Amino acid sequence: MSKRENRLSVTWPRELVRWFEREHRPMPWRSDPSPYKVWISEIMLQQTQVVTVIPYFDRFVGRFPSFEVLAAADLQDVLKLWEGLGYYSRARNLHQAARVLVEKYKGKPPLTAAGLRELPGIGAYTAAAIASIAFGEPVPSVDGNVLRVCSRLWGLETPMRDKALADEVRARLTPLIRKVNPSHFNQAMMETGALICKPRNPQCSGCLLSRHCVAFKTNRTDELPVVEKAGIVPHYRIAVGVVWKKGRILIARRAEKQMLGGLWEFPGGKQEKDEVLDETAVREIQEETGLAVRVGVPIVTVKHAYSHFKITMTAFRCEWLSGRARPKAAVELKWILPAALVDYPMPRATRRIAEASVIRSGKS
DNA sequence: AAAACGGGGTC
DNA sequence: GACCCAGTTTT
Repeated sequence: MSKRENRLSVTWPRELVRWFEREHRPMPWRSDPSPYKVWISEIMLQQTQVVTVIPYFDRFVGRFPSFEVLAAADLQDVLKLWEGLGYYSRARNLHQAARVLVEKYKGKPPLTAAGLRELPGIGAYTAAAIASIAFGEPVPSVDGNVLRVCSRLWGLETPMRDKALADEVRARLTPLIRKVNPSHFNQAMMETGALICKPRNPQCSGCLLSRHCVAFKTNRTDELPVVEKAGIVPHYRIAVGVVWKKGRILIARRAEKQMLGGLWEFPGGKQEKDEVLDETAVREIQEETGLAVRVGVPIVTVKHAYSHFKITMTAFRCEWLSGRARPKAAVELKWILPAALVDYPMPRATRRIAEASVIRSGKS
């Protein structure tokens, strides 16, 4: 950058901050950006849109209003409030981070991004977001929105998923954020990505940055940022059993280190080649619990897409025949009344099966 | 460096 | 149905 450009210096950060201060969307954590609320919001906002987060945030903060209350809570209760939000390791890490804060930091979070970065569930983005929004530290928080805005603004061709792009963007933003309100600058960049500089059909006519934007000026907003397209994901057929015994249903708790760790589900597993689906249920239940069951009618089939595979899961009504339930793959097995299904944290697909099971059993 | 990790919104 | 989203952790 020449000396002349440097003296004139870029003015868009200040203009963008003013725009944000006028036009930003109201959010529960924006009216009171306390460290705790900012923290909860930023964890929930990882890979999750604002409109989805808001009701979860309100419930969560209502039930767990402080680091101390959260640290003292049972993980199962934390997961229950997280149910449906996904990426459950966020909830486990958040819970753990609260405990570390209370035990080793005297309940006060580190005041810098570098310090926050040490806590579980906090990576480069979240550390910078909390440090800037809650404590005013001038560090750029670089998320998917900011990568997109900056790729277009400066014509950066490094692919989105390449870590080098985030490094480049952070390096370019660092001198800029020092001249403005760091909290508002970071939020303004993300707000621009969410409302104006959208992945498709960006609203360049209403963008304060368009005068400076390489992609806009060269008509390449549809080519930047560079994104590699995802490969095809595998598809699995799953059979599970809703096993009844004396009016109770068997549920299994997944190990915490697994996918969907800590959540409860019905025992079952993947269909093998040339296997009849209801036999899959019988086999998997035997393998996972040691129980012999008589398989009955299919209750419901649900399709579900995870981030890296898809499933079609069919639940069969089963009757306990013999054996004492012992956990194999699961950490814990429990016979519960149907009315208690609602109390246990479950993955989305399992929740749908639970609802169908109770409805069916109530009618019959 | 790449893969694993959920679920919902959007076009 | 593909793509995207206020990313982090593990391998």
